[in-house]
Amino acid sequence: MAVRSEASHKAILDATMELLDPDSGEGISVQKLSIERIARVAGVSKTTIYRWWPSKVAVVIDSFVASHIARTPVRQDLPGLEALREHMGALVETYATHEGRLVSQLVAECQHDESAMNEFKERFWHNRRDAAVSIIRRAQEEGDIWSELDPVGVADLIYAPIYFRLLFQTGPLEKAWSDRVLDLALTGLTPREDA
Amino acid sequence: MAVRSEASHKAILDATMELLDPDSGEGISVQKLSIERIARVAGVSKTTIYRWWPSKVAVVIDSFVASHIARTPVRQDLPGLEALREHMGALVETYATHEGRLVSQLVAECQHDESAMNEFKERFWHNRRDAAVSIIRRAQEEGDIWSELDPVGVADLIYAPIYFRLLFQTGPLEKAWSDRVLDLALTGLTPREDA
Amino acid sequence: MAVRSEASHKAILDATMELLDPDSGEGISVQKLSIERIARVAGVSKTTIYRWWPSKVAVVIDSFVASHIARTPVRQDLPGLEALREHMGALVETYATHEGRLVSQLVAECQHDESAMNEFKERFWHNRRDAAVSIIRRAQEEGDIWSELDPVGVADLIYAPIYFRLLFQTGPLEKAWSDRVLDLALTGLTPREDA
Amino acid sequence: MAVRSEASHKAILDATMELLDPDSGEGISVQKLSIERIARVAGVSKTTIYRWWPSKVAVVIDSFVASHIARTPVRQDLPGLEALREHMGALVETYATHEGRLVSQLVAECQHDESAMNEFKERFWHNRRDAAVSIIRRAQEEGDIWSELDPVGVADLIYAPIYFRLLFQTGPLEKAWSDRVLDLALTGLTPREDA
DNA sequence: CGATAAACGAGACGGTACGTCTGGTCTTGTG
DNA sequence: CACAAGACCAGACGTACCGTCTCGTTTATCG
Repeated sequence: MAVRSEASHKAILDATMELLDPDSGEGISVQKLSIERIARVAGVSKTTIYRWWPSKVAVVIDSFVASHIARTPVRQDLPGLEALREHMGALVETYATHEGRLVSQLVAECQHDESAMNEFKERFWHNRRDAAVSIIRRAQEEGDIWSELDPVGVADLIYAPIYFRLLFQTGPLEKAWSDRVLDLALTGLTPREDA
Repeated sequence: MAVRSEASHKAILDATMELLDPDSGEGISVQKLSIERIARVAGVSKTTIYRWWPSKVAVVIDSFVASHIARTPVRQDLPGLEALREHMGALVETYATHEGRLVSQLVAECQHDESAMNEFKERFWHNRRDAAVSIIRRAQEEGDIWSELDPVGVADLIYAPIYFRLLFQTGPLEKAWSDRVLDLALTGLTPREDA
Repeated sequence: MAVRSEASHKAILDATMELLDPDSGEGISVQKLSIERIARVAGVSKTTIYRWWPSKVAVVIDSFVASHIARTPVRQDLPGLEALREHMGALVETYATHEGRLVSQLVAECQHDESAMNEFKERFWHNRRDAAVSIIRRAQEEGDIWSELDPVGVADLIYAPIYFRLLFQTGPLEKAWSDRVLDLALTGLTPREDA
Repeated sequence: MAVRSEASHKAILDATMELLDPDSGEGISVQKLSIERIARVAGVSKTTIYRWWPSKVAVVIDSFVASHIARTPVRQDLPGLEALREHMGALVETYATHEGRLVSQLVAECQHDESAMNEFKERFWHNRRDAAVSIIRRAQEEGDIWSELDPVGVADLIYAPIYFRLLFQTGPLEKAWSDRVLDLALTGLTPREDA
């Protein structure tokens, strides 16, 4: 009996992306986005949105996560360390665009909504972390990163600066910079004998 | 002529802290905080708040920054590296409390409000960064951190994981963890000969 | 779909009358009346009022016009001239009460709001004027008022003094006075031979 | 002991007229006029206005009454009836302009402010009424209006339609119309034998 | 094939807050 | 001591959304 309307579903996701996309005229922030407005643009009633999503954040995640993940793949054809460098660079360059604003606004929205945070971590963050960990593990197997280290701890150390810069806007997100971060993390901070 | 009422000023800051303080019964988030509510609790008219602060975020910053900064001082009596370790530990432990939630919510609020972000960086972040840089510089002079490195870059590397964990809630904020982060950053990720 | 709530509708009109009624404790003027206050007293949200009425004046008109009109009916059982005299007297006595203040305040409110004025004329004034014109026309048919005269012009002449006195408060609104006005209008100002 | 500043006094009256004058760019209504705004334009503090005038209406009356009265003088060189006709015509034509709006807005403002009403009647209305009565008395002496009639009652009958039309906006204010009103009042409404 | 139950659009509803405006009072210098 | 300057509390403005709640009206299965 009565089954979910695919047309409405799609209209909602499309309207959400359109509202958030600065190239579509609108380009509002996730904070300014409202269920009311999505419904209006999608030509759908509020009830329908509330029926299928618990919150605005959930709609946004549904709307863009899939496409986002696809955009920063892990390269399997390179040595682990090279793949790591490439992946960080791709991430940084992606985050330099509108998509970076979107991620930061999503994180922002989650700060006062625990279930949104869970949704976000499950749908977005775990995916990102797994990608990072898999590369790091490869680099460890290839002997470029010390194998005793916990890959998750390593991921924290080298990816955190990227998200930090995204959220605190302390400097431009560029590949040259992410390269420097990686180099610094690899060699460490202690003085070297050869210097 | 016509001079600012200190009583109102204080009432506003006090009301703000009270509303945000989970131990005072209220404990609402920065997002749920509203100028209207602050005015009501402070027994002050909205006009008075709008006259002196450009935004909710500015009020919050005024309300807690001073006390917050004082709570994580840089110890001058220890060697640089020890002071750094202590500072990171103190920061992490502070952020494990209600105050951490407050900082993360502040950062969240700034994601869709450029001028709030500027306010935040100027009043909060620069202060934090300067504290970090000064310790790092000391550790460099004492030979515990390679002197060629840019202290700001170093600060990024070792403080970013703290704020990352604060905002993404990927794990508990504990001194033991911040110690590990520091150790990892110091020795670097590359395999060591002595292992 | 989605139908107007009769309960809210009634609550709004009742609250409005109550606020304006000096016998209900409140007794504020139309000028001091505010949408906000009506909403509060009616236990209704402001949105609901704004949804159905364009302005405060419109609410007031809706609240009292019907009952007001009913209170000064045109008597069909009397000769035209007698009915006219009765009608003027009833009007004057009505306007001597709280209801007169209400009408004058309504007219006042319309002086700086064209659409309110239109609303007022359409809902209130035309009705009053039609009542007057119908009696005058009857008196003309019965030969008590010269049939060549434009009934609207006649209405202007004999009703204007009533509204004038209501608004300028130049004297008490009493039947004896309205009788004198009518007599004066009937005989005219020029000296009569028989005097 | 410091005496009233003539400069401020004049600045306030001038600013008021300027704000109300549609030819001076502003042209706002008496209702939209505010003490605050007068003070701003006059370069005077609010306190100063509140010190010398009890209300906005009082300022407006002070600002324009003198000049207004002068504009519709009673002609002494004509027979009473002619002077009456001229006076009514001049009044009507004056009220057809911006000044009419001003008078109607003043009356409006007085509807919910008793002391303003008293001020208005004393400063404005009595003056107008006296002018009317003096002409009517002259016409009575000259035998054109029945001498037994109370001149104030007569004034009510023939001037009321003018103010009525001004406030209810039931038709254009033109000399042709005021002539018709006067004629009607003179001959009366009852059928004439010569018709 | 017709009953039925869910999904749907429409949108009313009580709320909360927005940021601005004005009112009228009060306070603090300045000339 | 009149005045300017302007801070202050109070409260209304009209708008935007919130999340809940009827309403009929499709529409797709299931008996």
